[in-house]
Amino acid sequence: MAEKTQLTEVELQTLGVLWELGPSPVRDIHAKLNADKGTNYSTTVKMLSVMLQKGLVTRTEGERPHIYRAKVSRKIAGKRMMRNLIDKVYEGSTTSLVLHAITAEKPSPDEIEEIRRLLDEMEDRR
Amino acid sequence: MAEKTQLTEVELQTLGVLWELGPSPVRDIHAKLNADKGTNYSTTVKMLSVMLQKGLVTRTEGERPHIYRAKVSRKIAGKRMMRNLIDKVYEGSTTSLVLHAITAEKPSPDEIEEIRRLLDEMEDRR
DNA sequence: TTGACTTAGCGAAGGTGTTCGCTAATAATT
DNA sequence: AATTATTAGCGAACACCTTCGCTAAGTCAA
Repeated sequence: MAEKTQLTEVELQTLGVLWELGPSPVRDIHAKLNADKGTNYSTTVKMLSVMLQKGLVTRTEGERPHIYRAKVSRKIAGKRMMRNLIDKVYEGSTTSLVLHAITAEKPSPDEIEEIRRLLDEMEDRR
Repeated sequence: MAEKTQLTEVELQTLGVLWELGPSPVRDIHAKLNADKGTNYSTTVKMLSVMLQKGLVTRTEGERPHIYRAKVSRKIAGKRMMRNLIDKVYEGSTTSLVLHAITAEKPSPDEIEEIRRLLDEMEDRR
């Protein structure tokens, strides 16, 4: 099967809409994209068809206003992009990225607590 | 001044070499790029000139074998890419990214310790 | 200085992503 | 059924990234 490469800008935006709205007809997807960046309806349709062809989305074939669904989940997309980021700039070190993330965008006490909790869990699970 | 947009694939690779080697002449940069992906010397020179023009790198003008330097640091590049990732897939939540990173690539006990330490520091600094 | 080698630069070509005008097909309305 | 509105699709154009052949400029050695 075709190995997925990196998502392009517009593909990511489109998936973002789908993640947010859930399965939707072009009309809705376009409404959001258009509001965000003045995209033409034709463009949205075209992008969707390209993405369909690439296997990034699926759609209902029977009914008329086709309903599109993201085939790549937020989680998977995140995982891939994160992997790429870690490899390309953090020299393969996840910890390095985590430290940087925490330093750069200071989390609130609650969030710190949440991270600690997860850290504990990880440790227990050994 | 020109706002920097996203780095392209080759730009990132090239910066990666510069980050690793430090200021270098085309010869060295090319050696690495060529080893990694069989790039032609002309291509390397061209890319560098494009990047120079974009302000991604600088170079010594006097001496003959020009010496190129990354103008975008690893840190800055990481910060930008991370911001982008957080916005595009983690709905703006840094914590969300951190949790995901920790879950996906299990850190070693040492690394967990390191993260804890930083968390403590952050908390103290209030 | 001449010839061989290294370093730099230009322009064009090829690839991919993105956009959109225009037409066709389907559905809704009268 | 005829008219109007909505939905889908195609092909071409444009933009940007990446590559490289070819030429020029500069350096080194005999």
